[in-house]
Amino acid sequence: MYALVDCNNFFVSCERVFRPELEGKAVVVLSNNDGCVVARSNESKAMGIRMGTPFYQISRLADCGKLQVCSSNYILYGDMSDRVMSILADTVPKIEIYSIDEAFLVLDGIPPEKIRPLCLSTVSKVRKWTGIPVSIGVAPTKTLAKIASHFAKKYKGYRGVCMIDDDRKREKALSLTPVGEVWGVGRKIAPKLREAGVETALDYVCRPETWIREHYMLAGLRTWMELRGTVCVEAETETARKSICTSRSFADMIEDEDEISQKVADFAAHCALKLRQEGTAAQDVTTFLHTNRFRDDLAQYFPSATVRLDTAANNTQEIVSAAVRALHTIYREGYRYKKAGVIVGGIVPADAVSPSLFGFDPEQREKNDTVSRIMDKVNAAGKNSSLLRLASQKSGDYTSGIRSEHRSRRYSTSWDELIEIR
DNA sequence: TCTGGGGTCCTAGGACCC
DNA sequence: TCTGGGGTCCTAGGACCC
Repeated sequence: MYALVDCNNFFVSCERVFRPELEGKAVVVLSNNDGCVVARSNESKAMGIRMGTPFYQISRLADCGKLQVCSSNYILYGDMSDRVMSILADTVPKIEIYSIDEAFLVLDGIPPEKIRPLCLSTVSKVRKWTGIPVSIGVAPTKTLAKIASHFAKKYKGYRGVCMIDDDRKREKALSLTPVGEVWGVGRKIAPKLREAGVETALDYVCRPETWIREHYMLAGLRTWMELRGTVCVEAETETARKSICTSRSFADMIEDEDEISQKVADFAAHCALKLRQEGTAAQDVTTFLHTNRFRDDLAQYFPSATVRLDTAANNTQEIVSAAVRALHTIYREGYRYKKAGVIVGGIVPADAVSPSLFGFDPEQREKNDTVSRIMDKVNAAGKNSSLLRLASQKSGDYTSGIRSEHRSRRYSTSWDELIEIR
């Protein structure tokens, strides 16, 4: 059996831990640039505010006091997530962290009669120790555990824990679940399924295997099996990630190549830092640009280009230089750019980098690596954002220049702000 | 006026090889 | 005039997730 532990309205709940006055009120948390809604309290859901709603469409609700608004504070959420996950890791031998607010507990070897009490006590322990409310869904497959967690969240009577542990409960749950809410059925496939007469998850599993295979191939088949109780989405084996992306929308559109280049350098430097932090190096560096897709009165352009390094690297100079080179091949005058980003791929462990046969200069590489190491040391020791950076970077802070007018303080991580609050 | 960011996996189709 | 077949590898793009 699997248990999916899901933090309720996670970002909102994090804000409420430090601002109890938000309890019981309609609250939303906004994406970067205060762009759109990425988390809602039950009260704001009840007001009909949808996930992803652009903030400007509901800002009058905030103006008249009916809605509380928070800019996102990912440092806080990451820290709260770590606290929740470490509690979960102490409850069972194996957990798989699935996202910032979800984890699967692997319940192998736990006697069936002990599962519910264990989950109930986990719900109250996490609440008590972190302030975060969670719901737990238990079932034989991950896809069913997801569905169970929806019920745990929706109906108070479950006290946060819903189990699907026999066929009668499974069929009941599937019959009450719209097919579009199933894990693995997204916004493209769901309308097609409904057209074909498949409204609920139960309708889906009642279709013959051949029909599923014909229309939805492997992914659809996997979902079909999982909903019938056969495990297809196995326990994860720890795999290194394959790419790292740093990108941002700009508060205002940018036309100037030099200005974009400085931003791209910041994004690339952040990717390089992440590589060093996890002890990996990247072979490929991709830079992409976006014009403003919502402005159909403006010319659109969504280019990207990849530079393949001769030898995988993680030092800031080489990653930044490759990203800027890629930018120069795609930049065109006459467009107003709204977003840019850098993706590093072909990731390998840093100690397993194989030097290129041609033109690899170990001395130069060693110099570059040393400079990055020293930059890391200085930046880690420094307070606030007085960062050591390359001249080609803009501010050294890839998050600079974005709107964030409702941000909470760094309650959990910044000593300065704590003192200021006191 | 104002519309997020970071990932993974799968498939189709082209390049290439014998 | 007549011009094969089968396999692998790589990549771009789409769909999905949170």
